[in-house]
Amino acid sequence: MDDQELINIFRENRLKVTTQRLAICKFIVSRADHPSADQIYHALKTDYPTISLGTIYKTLGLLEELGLIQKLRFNESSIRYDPDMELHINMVCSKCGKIYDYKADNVKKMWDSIILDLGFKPKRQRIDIYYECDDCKEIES
Amino acid sequence: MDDQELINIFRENRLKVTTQRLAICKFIVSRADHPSADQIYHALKTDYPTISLGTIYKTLGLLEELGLIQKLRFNESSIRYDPDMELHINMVCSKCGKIYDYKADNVKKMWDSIILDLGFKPKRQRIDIYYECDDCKEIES
DNA sequence: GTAACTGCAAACGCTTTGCACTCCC
DNA sequence: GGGAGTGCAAAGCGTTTGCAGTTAC
Repeated sequence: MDDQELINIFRENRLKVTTQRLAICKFIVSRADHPSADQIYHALKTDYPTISLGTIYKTLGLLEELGLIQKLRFNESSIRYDPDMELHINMVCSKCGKIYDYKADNVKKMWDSIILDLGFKPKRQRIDIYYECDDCKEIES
Repeated sequence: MDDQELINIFRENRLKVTTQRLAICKFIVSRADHPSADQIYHALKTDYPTISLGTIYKTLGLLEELGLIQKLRFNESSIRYDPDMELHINMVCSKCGKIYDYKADNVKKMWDSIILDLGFKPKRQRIDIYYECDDCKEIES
């Protein structure tokens, strides 16, 4: 998603296009590891020294309302923000908390057959797999 | 799970068998709707007027360590406690937050084939489906 | 010009922690 | 009798809220 596309979405929803908003959106959309508000804050502080956590939370809330991202709570205390709204599996390392998305045709096929059995189309779904990532395995050995 | 079974588990792990602990365990194990700590607290206060939230949190933490229950964070602020450790789908009403477990052969079959594709056995998994329950639909109409 | 947005700080809500008292074993 | 467990209250921590000052349009 490029700048112009984001700007259009804002304008369509009568939201003002501010430097902070653009920066936060571009950052979250570009990341596949579902950062927390605090991680976003620290990542942007260098380029935008006056940015505040409050603004980040407000912007993330907005993006969720617009249906561009979803909030995910894992077992850690903070909320993670996921810009992928399509069907996928969240691969979560139970040691370090690292997350990446797993997307495959068979997941889609399996899911369709479950939905068929259920008898209705759910609004949304969430699939997590907890495992130990390679980095954490290495540290152990 | 009956009292004796729970008592045995406690003894095996060198944990003392207290009235509160038994009550909390029996309650959570008997419920399929994944209550929060506060819901457990209010449900038990009538029969055990001196019970405290602190004890409930400590006991739930213990049960998680023993592998008897799992903590689940949904998009609401509080943690829900799920006594079902086997593969199942959490059916979550996105309006009222009500939860029940959906267990079916096809889910197991689907999951096995995804695991096969992944190439390793995950430690744990979580599958949620968000929908609108009948009660909430009725209120709307 | 003005309504929306930002940044700051205070408030909030759930969970965890510390400690003196109590009770199981 | 001694150590683990309970209950209470305080602390902790991520998130939300309120508000005065600022900025997009």
